Amino acid sequence: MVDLNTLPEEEDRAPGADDGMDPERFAAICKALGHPVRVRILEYLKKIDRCVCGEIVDILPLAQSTVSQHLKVLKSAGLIMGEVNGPATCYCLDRQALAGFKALVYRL
Amino acid sequence: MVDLNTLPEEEDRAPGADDGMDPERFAAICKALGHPVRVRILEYLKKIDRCVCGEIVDILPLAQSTVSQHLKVLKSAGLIMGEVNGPATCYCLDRQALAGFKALVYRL
DNA sequence: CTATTTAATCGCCGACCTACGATAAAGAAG
DNA sequence: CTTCTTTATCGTAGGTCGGCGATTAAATAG
Repeated sequence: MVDLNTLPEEEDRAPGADDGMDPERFAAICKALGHPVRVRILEYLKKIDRCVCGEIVDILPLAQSTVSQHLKVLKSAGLIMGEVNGPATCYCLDRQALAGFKALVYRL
Repeated sequence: MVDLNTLPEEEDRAPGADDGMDPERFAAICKALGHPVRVRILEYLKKIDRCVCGEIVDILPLAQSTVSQHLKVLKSAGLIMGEVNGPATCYCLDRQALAGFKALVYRL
């Protein structure tokens, strides 16, 4: 028996159900992935698991403010998480969200 | 053992190979999917396999020119194909391209 | 040939995106 | 307290996006 309490809005996905996903939410995630820099950031975060923002600034030929904005976009889309750690901020991939996105892509 | 010399463009994807994809191309496809209307069009084309442009205009609350533009974006991204059929144009999903995209997402 | 139908393209507009430098905020270090 | 480090935010400039109506192009119908 499935616990319905823990899933307020996203119906419990039977394996064969290929009924409508939410195009708005799906498109929003795709939009966040719709920039090469953000894709690179995501790949980097997957590789090293977690890192501080400045590290990402170092590997990209972009200003710190620009990188910060891209991180914000990824975070708003729910693809990454950031926790403040002293004066720095530590970012990491939200692997659960990424898995959810993959599931949506697969029913495409 | 992996042959590093050959990698003309789209190597035949060994199951375990999660080396670098092209972030530019991947982002370009995501960008095309980054609008709810285009996601809906893609889902519709998947359902009915092929249809004429006007049919898509009918199911969407948008002007014909707007729909035409969205179709152009999807076509430029390589996700759909369109063939002229008399005065009309018949669109259909490029299932191979979609499968390729899914493969990219899965190595994300 | 002249309509009619169907799509694509053009031009316009407001909104959003992406880059940057400058500035603000907040903790660590002296 | 002051300074340094690290990140987020602001403001701005140029470009792109997304919508529309109007127009053009191409094939069919009469």
